[in-house]
Amino acid sequence: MVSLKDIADKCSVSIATVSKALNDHDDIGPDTKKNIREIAEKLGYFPNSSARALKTKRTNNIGVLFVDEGRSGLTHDYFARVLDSFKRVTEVSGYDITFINATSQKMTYLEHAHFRGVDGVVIACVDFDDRDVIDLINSDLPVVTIDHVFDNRISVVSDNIGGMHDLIKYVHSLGHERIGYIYGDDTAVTRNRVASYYNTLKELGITADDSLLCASAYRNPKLAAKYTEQLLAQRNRPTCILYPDDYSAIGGLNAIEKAGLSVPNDISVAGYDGLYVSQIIHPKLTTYQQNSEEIGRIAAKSLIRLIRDPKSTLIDKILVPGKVLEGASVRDIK
Amino acid sequence: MVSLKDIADKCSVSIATVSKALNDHDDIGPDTKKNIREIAEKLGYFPNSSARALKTKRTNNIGVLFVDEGRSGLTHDYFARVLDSFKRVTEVSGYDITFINATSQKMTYLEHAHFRGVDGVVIACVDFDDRDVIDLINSDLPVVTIDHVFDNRISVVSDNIGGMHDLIKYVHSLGHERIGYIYGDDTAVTRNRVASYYNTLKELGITADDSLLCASAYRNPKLAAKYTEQLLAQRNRPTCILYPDDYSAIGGLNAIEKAGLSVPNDISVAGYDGLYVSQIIHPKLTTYQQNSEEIGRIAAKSLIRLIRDPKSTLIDKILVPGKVLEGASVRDIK
DNA sequence: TCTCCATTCTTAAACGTTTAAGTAAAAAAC
DNA sequence: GTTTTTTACTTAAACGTTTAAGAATGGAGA
Repeated sequence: MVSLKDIADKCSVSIATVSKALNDHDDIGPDTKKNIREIAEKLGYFPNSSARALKTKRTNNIGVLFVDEGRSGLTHDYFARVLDSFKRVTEVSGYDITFINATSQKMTYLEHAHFRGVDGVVIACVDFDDRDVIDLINSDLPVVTIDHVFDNRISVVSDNIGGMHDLIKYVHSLGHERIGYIYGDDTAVTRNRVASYYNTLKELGITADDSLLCASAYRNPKLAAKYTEQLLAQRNRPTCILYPDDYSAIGGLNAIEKAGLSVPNDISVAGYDGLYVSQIIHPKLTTYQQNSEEIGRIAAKSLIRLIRDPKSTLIDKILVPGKVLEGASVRDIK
Repeated sequence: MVSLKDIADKCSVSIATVSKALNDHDDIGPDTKKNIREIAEKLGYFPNSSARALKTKRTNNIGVLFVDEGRSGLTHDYFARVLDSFKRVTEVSGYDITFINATSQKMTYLEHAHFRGVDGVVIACVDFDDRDVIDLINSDLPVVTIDHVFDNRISVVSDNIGGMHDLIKYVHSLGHERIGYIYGDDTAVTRNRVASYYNTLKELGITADDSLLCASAYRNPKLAAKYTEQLLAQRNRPTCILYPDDYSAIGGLNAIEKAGLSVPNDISVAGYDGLYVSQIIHPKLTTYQQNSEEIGRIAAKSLIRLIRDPKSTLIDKILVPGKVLEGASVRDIK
């Protein structure tokens, strides 16, 4: 590997001069600068990030902690989409990402982050009560959290309250009043959505009927199907069922079909997430699409700004709205 | 951050002694060792990976280059699954992963890999003819390629030839002889699959009818639907259509339904990939499931062995078979 | 008693950078 | 023409580690 020394030798200048020339310091003459840069280019020089990190204490690496309910990691659609857009933004700014994990060498998350010397961390997590997660959040590192709010930390959250609100209002606008809701695992996200369900119904002047709610799980079509059957079996069954995610909604679709009913003719269905697949199946799913790209993008930009300019970056709580995708799974029954 | 120096001061020994004690060298007395380790633990010491990397030339970082047809990155189901299992294996061995990308600071892939000093690289790529990719593959770095074979490099490949073979034989065993095939973008993978299509038909004594083949694209249900319509419009239409992936198959399902036909009663359909979603939709898709977990796992283990013990690691081409998932989308027409 | 060796530690250099501080020469100021 | 300032460089230390080589100590062997 070609180092500063090689260039210095070739140009008959000191290593410091080369370093400063390449970093465009202004105490290097224009001719020298030009010459050094040409030679560097010719020799195929690239800095050694470890050496640079050691000296500057900045690695240009961002730690990523993503843990979902099912430990599905990168195969979790929502997280994958958030992370993908996050990564695209950080990359153009010269940051690489490093996954923070606790499995390696029995380090805690924070230890791992320190070990790798990441300049900042983004955290999207199912369990923000985890001691290790809290330690990381309360560390001296720049932190941005996703889908969870902490005091004195920047957070980017998908608007779950607004999402449920919009979705229910949309469904209601098509005449639905008995709206079932099969919801996901007990997390902050879920609690917000359920609360929003109650509040929106109240706002619409509808008395919530608890027999229309079922605690299910995320991304579990089987379970969703089971609860769908239960809802269908009720004497006064809902005209529309909401699901915690699109996969669950597909499970619901299957259960309904199995019961000899048709969506949306006999009963309506709405998902949540707006996954790619929800828009290519038949009937096309009516769902609430979280703006995962925007969430990832904002998280990345906020974190980078926080890293580069901690003083002037204000601690925002950024709410990212999504939008109702009008599919064909909710019928107008007015 | 606590460094070796802090421990050395506290223990009244030299820095070298601390380093050697923690790395379990055998020229340090047992008592000293014990004491140093206790203090290190108490102080919460963790090594600085940059400093270590600078000295040892090993970063315990593995470069990952994943580029798919649509630049979908982490949202590509197959790659995400491969990568996820890859990552799980590398993590327990103490390796983190770094995404190799060319966007950052106009570096080539190889330059980026050198910049970060990765110990090895895994490459899964759509375009193995790309100059930058070739440079990376021919570099001095330990390399494992996925789904593409290179001379003198370890490769792990999904058995596309066997996959198509098994899938077609299965379909044929249910009585299908006119088998349509809508295939993906022109890549090595596709060429293998198409070749296998021809060979398997020949093996079964069926004369291939080129009017049953359409060049489509991967993960493009719209396009797949269009070609499906074309196939359906033929006077002597196929009894079964194969698709390049499950998403495309879903597009096919929709086109067939739109044409007033039913799967599998009027026509059969088979996908490829075995995505989660293919098994929860209705009708459950008959598809060939690539063993992406196994591919990622083997790639990781091979690469780590190659990094740690280059001499004794033999340059394998590992073929990873998948399996036919019998869904309900291919009917027995015997 | 002297030599030799093993054990256990220290010294010091090195990895490739960055950067504060120093210096020499040229330019500007008077 | 001397002093001051500016320009353009160099020196040297530092970041936190690893490791080859050296050194001090004590015990064994003769």
